Amino acid sequence: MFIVLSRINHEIRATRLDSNGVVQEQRPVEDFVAFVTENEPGHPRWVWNDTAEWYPQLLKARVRVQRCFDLRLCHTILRNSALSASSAIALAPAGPWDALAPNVVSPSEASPRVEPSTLFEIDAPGFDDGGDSLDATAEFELQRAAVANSTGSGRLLRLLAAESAGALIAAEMRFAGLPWSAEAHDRILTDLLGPRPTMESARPSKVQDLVDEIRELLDAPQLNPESPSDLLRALNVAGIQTNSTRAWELKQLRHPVISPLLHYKKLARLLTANGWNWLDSWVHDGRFRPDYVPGGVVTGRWATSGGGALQLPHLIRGAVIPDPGWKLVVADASQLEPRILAAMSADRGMVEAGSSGDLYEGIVASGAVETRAHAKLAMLGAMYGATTGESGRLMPKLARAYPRAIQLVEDAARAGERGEIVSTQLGRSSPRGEDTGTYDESLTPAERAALRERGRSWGRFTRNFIVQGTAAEWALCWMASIRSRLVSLGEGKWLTESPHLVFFLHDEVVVHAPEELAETVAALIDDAAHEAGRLLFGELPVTFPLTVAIVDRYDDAK
DNA sequence: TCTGAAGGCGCC
DNA sequence: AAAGGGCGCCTTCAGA
Repeated sequence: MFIVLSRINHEIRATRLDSNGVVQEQRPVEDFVAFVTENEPGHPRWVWNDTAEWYPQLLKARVRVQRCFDLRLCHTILRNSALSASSAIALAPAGPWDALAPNVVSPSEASPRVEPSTLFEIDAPGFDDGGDSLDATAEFELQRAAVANSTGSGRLLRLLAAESAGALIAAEMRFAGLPWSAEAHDRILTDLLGPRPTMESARPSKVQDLVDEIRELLDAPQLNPESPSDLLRALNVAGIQTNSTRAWELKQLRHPVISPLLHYKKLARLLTANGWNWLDSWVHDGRFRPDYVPGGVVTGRWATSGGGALQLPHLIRGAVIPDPGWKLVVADASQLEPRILAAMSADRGMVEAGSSGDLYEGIVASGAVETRAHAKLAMLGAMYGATTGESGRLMPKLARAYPRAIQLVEDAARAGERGEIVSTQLGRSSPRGEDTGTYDESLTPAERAALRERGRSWGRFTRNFIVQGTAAEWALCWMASIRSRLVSLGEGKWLTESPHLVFFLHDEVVVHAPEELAETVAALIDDAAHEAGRLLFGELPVTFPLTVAIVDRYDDAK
C-alpha cells in the first residue's frame, strides 16, 4: 500500500493507493503528524516529494516511518537510467521535478530543518511554480509506469527503494547526531595548537611559533605562509627549486624550512577546517549534526553540505565519544570497490582472490603481481584509469590475470570516450558526455589534441562511475538492511533510546548502541553486508568482509 | 565590497 | 612514493 502526501496551496492532501496503484481514497489532511502516526502501523510506503521536507517534522514529534519513496531522488534516477530510457519520464522535456535542488541549511541552524516554504522553490528560470506543477500523485504514477516497463528485472525498483531508505537514514542520522565531546575536541586542539587564543585574529601559540621559525629560516619577516604566491616567492628566493607549494612536492625537497613548513600546514589546516570555530558552529548539546545530501554526487554517493562531515580528519576523531553506558560500533567494508568490480564483472579469478580475506594478498597469491602494494596500486589504477607511473605499468599484468574485470572498466572508459552513457549494477546511469571520437576537418591539430584529452578524461570518469556508483548502491543496501534490523532489535523503543545509525562514510558506518547490545549490533551489521551482496549480485559467491570494532572513541577503530 | 576561480588539502 | 575517480571547504587573489 502507498500513501502519497502532497502539499497544494498550503493544504496537505493524502492519496491512498493499493499495491496495483489504484486510488482507494483521497482526502485533505488537517494534522499531518497525527495522520502519519495513525497510519504508520500498517507500514504503507509513504510517497512524498522530498524526505528532507517532511521527515524532520515527524522525527521531532517522535514519529518514524519504515518505508518511503522520495520522488525527487527517484525522478533523477529514472530520468537518466538506461533501464527506463523509453519511459514517459525520460522522454519528457525538462520540468519542475528536474529543477528541484536539495535543501540546504545554514551553519548556525542546529536543529533539524523544517522549511515548508522551500517546497516549491524552483532552481531554473522560466518555470511556473504554481502548486499544481508539483503534483506528487501524478509524478508517482509516471514513476511507477517507468519502473514497470523498465528492463533489468527489478533492479531499478531495488535502487529506488535503497535510495529512498537512504533519505530516511540521512534525516534520522541528522536528528540523532554524532555523539561529540566538545571537551575532548578542545583537548586535542590545545594539545596540538596551544590554547585557544582570546583574540579572534591571533594565531594559537604553537602555530605562531612555527610561523616565526619559517619566517626566520626563509629570511622573510612579513611572509604569510597561507598565501601560495607569497610562499612560493620566499622559497625561490631562499634557493629552493619548486614551482608549487603542495605538501607532497615539498616533501621531496631538502631544506631546513621544509619540516616546520609541513608541520605548519598540518596544524593550520586543522585550525581552519576543524578548529574552535568549527566546534562552535557545528557541535551543540554534545552532537554533531551534519547536513547529509543523499544522491548529492552523480555516482549516487552522498554529499554533505556544511560541516564537512565526509572529511572528518582522523586527527579529531578522538572527540567522537559515546554516551555513558553506550558504545560505538564502527564497521567498514574492506576493499569495497575492487570487490565490487570483481562481482560486477563476475570475474571468477578475482572473486576467488577475494574469498580468503585480503583481496590484495589473494592477487599476489595468484601470481599476477609480486607484492601487496603492487596489487593495490594496480587495482587503483584499473579503477581510476592510470596511464603512467608505477600504477600504469602494473595494469597490463592485472589485465592478463583478470581479463573480465579489466575488460569491464576498459569498456566503460571507451563508452565514455564515444559519448555514451554507462550504468551501475542496479541501473543508475552516468550523464551523457560528448562524442570525442569523431571530429570535423576544420579543427586544428591542437584543438584535436584538446578534444582527445577531454574524451580521455570523460572516459576516466565513466570508468570509475560504474565501480564507485555500484559501491554506493551496495552501501545503501547495507545501511537499509542495518536500519531495518535495528528497528527489530529496538522493539518499539524510540530511535535514540535504542541502537541507531549515527554516521556514514561511503563504505563505513557507525552505530551508537547501549553497551549490552553492542555485540548483537556488530553481528547484525555483518548479516546486513551479506544481504547487500545478495541484493546486488544474487547468489554469486562474492564476499564483502567487514572490519568491525566496538569502541569508546571513534579513533580507536582500526 | 562582493564574487568566482585557483591553490591546496581533508575524506573515501 | 604519486598518476588516475568522486567530493567540500578553507584562504588568497584578481576582476568587476
